[in-house]
Amino acid sequence: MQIIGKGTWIDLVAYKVIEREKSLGRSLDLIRVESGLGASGIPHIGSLADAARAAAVKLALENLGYKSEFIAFSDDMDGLRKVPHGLPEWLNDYLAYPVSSIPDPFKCHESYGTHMSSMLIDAMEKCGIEFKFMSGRDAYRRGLYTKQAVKILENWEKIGQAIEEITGQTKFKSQLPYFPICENCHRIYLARATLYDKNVQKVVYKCEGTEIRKKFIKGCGYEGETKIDKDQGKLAWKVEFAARWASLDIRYEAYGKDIADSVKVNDWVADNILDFPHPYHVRYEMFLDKGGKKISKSAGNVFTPQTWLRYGTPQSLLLLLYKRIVGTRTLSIEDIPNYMDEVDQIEEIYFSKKEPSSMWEIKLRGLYEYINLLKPPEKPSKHIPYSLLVQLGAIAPEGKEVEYVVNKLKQYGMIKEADEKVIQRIKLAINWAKEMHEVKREKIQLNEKEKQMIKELISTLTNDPKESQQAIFQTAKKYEVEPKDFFKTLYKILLGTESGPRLGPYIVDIGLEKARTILAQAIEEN
RNA sequence: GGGCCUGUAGCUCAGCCAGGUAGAGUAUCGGGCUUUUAACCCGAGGGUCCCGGGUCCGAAUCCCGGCAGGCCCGCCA
Repeated sequence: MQIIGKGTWIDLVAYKVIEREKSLGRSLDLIRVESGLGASGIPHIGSLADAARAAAVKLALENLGYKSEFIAFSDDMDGLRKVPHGLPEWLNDYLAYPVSSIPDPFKCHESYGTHMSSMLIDAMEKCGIEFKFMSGRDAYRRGLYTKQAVKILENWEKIGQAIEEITGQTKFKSQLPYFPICENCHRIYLARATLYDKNVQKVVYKCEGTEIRKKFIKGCGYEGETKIDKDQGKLAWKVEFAARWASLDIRYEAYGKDIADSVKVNDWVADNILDFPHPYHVRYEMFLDKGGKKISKSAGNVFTPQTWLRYGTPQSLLLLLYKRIVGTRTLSIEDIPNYMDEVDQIEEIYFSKKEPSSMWEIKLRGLYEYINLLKPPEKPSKHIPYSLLVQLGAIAPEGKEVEYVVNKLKQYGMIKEADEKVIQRIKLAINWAKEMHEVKREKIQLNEKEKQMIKELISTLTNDPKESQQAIFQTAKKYEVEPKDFFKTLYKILLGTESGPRLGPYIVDIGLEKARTILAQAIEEN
C-alpha cells in the first residue's frame, strides 16, 4: 500500500488539497491555508482546534514537498452580539460595536478584540504552533480586498438571488451584503445599505437597527454614506470569506458545521463572481463540553486551552485535536489524565525499534510526530503513569507537594533524579489532584470508644514508619476493633476517603506533629 | 423544513475517516505489595460491535435502508 506522508488524516487532507490544485491547474509554488481566530468571545478549545489543525495541514503540505504558509486571521471587525458570561455588565453598552473598537475589559490590550485573539495566540504559542497573524480591521484599513468588494457589490443582486437559492435567506435581495459602521453611533450591523454607487465606490446607508440574537437593537436613524476601501464597514459573512480567499490566495480552510451555509455561499461567490476556485474544505463537528465538575459549577465558564494546559502538556492537548477530525468531540477535564498517558503510549510506539507492522502503528507514529509539530524529541521522556502522580499529588502534604512526589517516585525506583520534564509533569498532576480530586475532609462522627482509641494512638505514634504502623494495629487489637474499621476511620479523618496509602509511612510523611494535630482536631469537633 | 454526528464489555469510551484475530479505563473476582489497610502492581471473567440488507476472499470499519439518542442551521454573524 502506498502511504501518504505520515499516514494520518492530516496527510490525507494535504494530499487531497494538492491533487485538487493540480487538477485546477493552479500554481503550486505556495499553498496557503487559513483559519479564523474568533475575537468576540473567550477562545474555546474548539477555536484552538481550528488553528492547530490548519497548522498541521500546513506541515503536512511541507512534508509532501510543497511550500506552504498558514495564516491566522482575526475577525476583529465583527460586532459584539452578546456579552459572554462572566464579563462586566457595562459591555452591554457596546453591543454591535466592532470588537476592535471596544475597550479591553481586562485593561491589558488595546481593545476587546485584541484581548480575545491574544488569548488564542497565547495558547498557540504555548503549543509551539507557528503562524502568520492578520487582523480584519487592518486588512480593511489597507484596502486588502477592495478589488473583491467592488466585484461583489457590483453583482449584489445576482448574489442575493444565489443566497436565496442556496440557503433560503432573502435578506440580501433587498440590501447589500455590506455592513457599514454607522458614522454617528459607531455600531455595525444596524445600518442597512441599499445603494451602491460604483463610480465613487460608496454605499449609502441608514442606521435602522436590526435583530441580533432575538433582540431588536435600535439604530440611531443616521443616514450616511461610506467608501468601501476603508475600515468603515465590512462585507457580510456570506461573502467576506470569498473576498479573503481570493485576495490572499487561500487553498484550504476547514470550517465548523455551524457556518456550513455561509461557506456554501462563499464557495459560490468565489467560483462565480470572483473567478477564484474556492479553497478545499473539511467540515468538522463541534467540541462539546461534557460538563466536568469545574465547568458546570460556574455556568458559562468556557473550557479554554489555558484550562487544559493547567493539567496537561501541549502534546496532550494537540493529541486531542489531531487524533481525528470526524465526529463530535466531548471535552472534559476528567479526560486529561487519559490523554497524558496516551501520549506516552504513542511515544513508546514511535521509539520502538521494530518496523511498524500495521497501518495502525504507522498512523500512531505519524500522530506522535504531529503532536510534536513534526519535530519529535530525540529521546523518549520518562513515562510515569499520570494517575499515579495524581494519587501521590492528592495525598501530598501541603506546601511540599513536589518534593513529596519526587521522593515517593525515587522510593518506588521509578526515577533516579527528577529532570525538568518530570517536575513539570508532577506539577500538572498536582494541579489536577488538588483541583479535581476534591479532597473533602468532612466532619466525621466519632463515638466515645473511637475518641479514646485516637487519643491513645496520638501518644503512641512515633517518627518511625514501622512503629507507627504497628501502633495502629496495637490500638485496634487492644480495643477489640477490626483493624480494617479503625483504618477506615483514620483515612476518613486524614484524607477524607475510606482507604489510602500505608498509614505508618504516610503519617511520617506529613509530619508527626501535623498528624497529631489533625487527629486531635477530629476529637475536638465531636 | 434542511444538514450532520453518535450507537462497541455492567458503566465511560478508543478502534471506523486508508477493510485484515474485539481493545482500554472503571466496576467485579483472584493474587502481589518482607506480617492484617490501596488509590499502586500482576492476572481473570465479561461483547448479537443498535437492527436488516449489499459489496468483498475478508466488514465494528465501506454502501443502501431502518430504529434510538444528540448536535448545528432556518433571515444573527
